[in-house]
Amino acid sequence: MNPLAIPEIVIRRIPLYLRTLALLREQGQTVTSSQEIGDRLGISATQIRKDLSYFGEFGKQGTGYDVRYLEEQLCRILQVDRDWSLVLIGAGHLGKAILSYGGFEEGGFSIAAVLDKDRRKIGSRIGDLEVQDIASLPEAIAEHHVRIAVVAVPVSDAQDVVDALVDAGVKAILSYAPSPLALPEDVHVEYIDPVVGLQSMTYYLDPLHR
Amino acid sequence: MNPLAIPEIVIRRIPLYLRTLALLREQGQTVTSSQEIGDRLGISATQIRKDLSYFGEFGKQGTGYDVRYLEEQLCRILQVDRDWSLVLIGAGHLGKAILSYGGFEEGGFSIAAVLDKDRRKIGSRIGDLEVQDIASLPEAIAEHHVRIAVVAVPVSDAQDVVDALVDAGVKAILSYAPSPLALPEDVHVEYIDPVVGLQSMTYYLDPLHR
DNA sequence: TAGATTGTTAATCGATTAACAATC
DNA sequence: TAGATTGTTAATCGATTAACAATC
Repeated sequence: MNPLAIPEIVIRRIPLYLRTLALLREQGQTVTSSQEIGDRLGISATQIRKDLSYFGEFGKQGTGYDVRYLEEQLCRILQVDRDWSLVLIGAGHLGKAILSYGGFEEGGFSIAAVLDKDRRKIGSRIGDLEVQDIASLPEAIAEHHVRIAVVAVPVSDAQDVVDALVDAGVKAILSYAPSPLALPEDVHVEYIDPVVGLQSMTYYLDPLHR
Repeated sequence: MNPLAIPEIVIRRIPLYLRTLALLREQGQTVTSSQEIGDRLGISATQIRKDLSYFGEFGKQGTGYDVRYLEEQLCRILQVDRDWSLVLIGAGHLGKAILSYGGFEEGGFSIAAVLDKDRRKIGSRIGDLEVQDIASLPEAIAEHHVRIAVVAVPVSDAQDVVDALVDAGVKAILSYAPSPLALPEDVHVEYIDPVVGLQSMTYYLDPLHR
């Protein structure tokens, strides 16, 4: 419909370019090339240049790309040049692992509140945060201007939680519950499902003969 | 090269079909259609029929698919009609969350051993398992006939761990470390990276005006 | 039978890649 | 300058979809 719309598949590769640029920067490299980024990711150099060309010109012929500059530009494009507040639903083992993982902060996200429905968990502290009652979801979301939620609850609770999130105005959901969720069209969702990854790898493994 | 090779993108959708079939089965449904599966997943019915046709004929005209039969066949195709032993590397918060998550077992995988390099963790128990020294990796892999590993260690350790896994004969790796790994061609890898998912959603969110 | 749904072909659509002029 | 690498066009490749005969 929109002739300027950028293919979603391109958008999904930009975070990978960012990962690679961060790595190169940490290794002290200041300049890189589409070839080098591609080699690291197993993607062709042409594809990387083509992807970037949707957004502008970021390199210099003969030289390549300034690592910091390109990183900065891609952050701006993905809108991660600002900080996004998240709410985390679910304070079980997975929730705790998510809270202790520094990668969200590094990626431009900060977890502003943790909520759970379990009375035994509500009020307990995890790191800097106190687990809140899921009933106070609307307040937590309003207070921190949250538009993104991370769902780390059992499959059986996931749809209810997601319905509540949508009612509270959340526009993007990262779900660790491995079941397809029903959502309005204007709410984005991404699934984290390790079993899906494992199951597509077993297809390629030689069958065991024992 | 191989004219009979099935597109990887098709293989990656089969686990999603399995998820949906399991859900339908749990809801007591015995028969389904490509339309219904597609509606749940946001995929066209035609695509599902086309995907299945790479492997054979599983339905009945006018009726649809027997839920249990199709589930069984797809499990067979992906080789998850058997049990795969995994080793888990990393006994931190994430490792514990992975161990407490029942989804692996349900999906055809069982975690046979947990290993870590941290002296303070080695010897401690998590659930049914005792954390082993990473140095005993080759023995653990041989003992349990392991060909798949789950990596839940910091980025700084990931490449070393993966090198050791490859040396020990592992052929598939599920990595929670968000950095591209260097691997031989015959070793499969899947990445679990929540930040990549979040960062591609922020692209689509309306910019905040404050 | 009539209605429903599959499996498959051919057409369309979109993504990747090869090639190369531009230029640092 | 010569060599390197970008940005972009056109060609190729592959995936999705529309259409429909087959048939339960």
